[in-house]
Amino acid sequence: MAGIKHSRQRDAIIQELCSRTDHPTAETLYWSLKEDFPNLSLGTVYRNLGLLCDDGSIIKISVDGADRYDGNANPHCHFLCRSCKEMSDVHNVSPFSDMLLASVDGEIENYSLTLFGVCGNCK
Amino acid sequence: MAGIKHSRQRDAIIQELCSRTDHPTAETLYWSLKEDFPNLSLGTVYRNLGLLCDDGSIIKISVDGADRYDGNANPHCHFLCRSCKEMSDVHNVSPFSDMLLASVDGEIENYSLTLFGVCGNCK
DNA sequence: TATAATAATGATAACGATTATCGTTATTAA
DNA sequence: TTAATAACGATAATCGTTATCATTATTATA
Repeated sequence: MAGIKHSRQRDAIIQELCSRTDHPTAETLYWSLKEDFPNLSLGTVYRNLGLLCDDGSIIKISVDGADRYDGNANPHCHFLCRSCKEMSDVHNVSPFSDMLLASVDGEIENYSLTLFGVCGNCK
Repeated sequence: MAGIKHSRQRDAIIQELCSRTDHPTAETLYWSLKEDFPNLSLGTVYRNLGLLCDDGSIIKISVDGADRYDGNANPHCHFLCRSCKEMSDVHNVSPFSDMLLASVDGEIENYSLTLFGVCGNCK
């Protein structure tokens, strides 16, 4: 088995990301992991998040400002509250109307869907 | 009438952006406008695109890499071909399923929806 | 039409997020 | 246990974007 090795840091990054639902940035993750890994480097966090995105086991969400990451790689939608800035998941839903699917010339392999608004808590 | 003045550069930026459908980055726009405005500054392009986004007359699309801009501010979806990298519009369509709309706790004010795949030309 | 006020410009420095480099360390297979 | 090398931490470099500031262009008014 060649090419890839285990590392305590990578395992911790995966575990931390998958244990939370707030779609953290690389830096948020970095500070959380600092407790257990005092000499963790931010570059290590970015490097591993990149690798994990490449092999499809996590997702990068490009938004205004710093990118967020999601440990749930199954296709799903996000809702970003403009009041509390929380990004939550919208699970178990077929997101698209038949109308949309019919109007696309090409095969949809993936998507990025973020809804903006005010969440139930803030309203 | 206070606060805002016209400028030849701003008018040209709007016109150039609205005349194309390829969702250019600030830099792409900058090089296109260089022909007519040899001493145009990239900062001027960014400054004006920011102002236009703020007043809602254009849209910024956050994607991997540099942000893209869209002169069509009406809510609509985008399709990004992973082969030719062209970003096209998906017009005149109610994008979301009833299921999705029902499952969101909060009011949807806006959205960003990009579909990824291979377009009809490339397939 | 000239003038005064000031918004917008161009040039460039500064910034924040991310990636690359490189010498050292940890993991793995033999 | 050792040898090979992937991954690390520290940090420099890069990229996209924003801020600064002296100069220029636009606008309202005299």
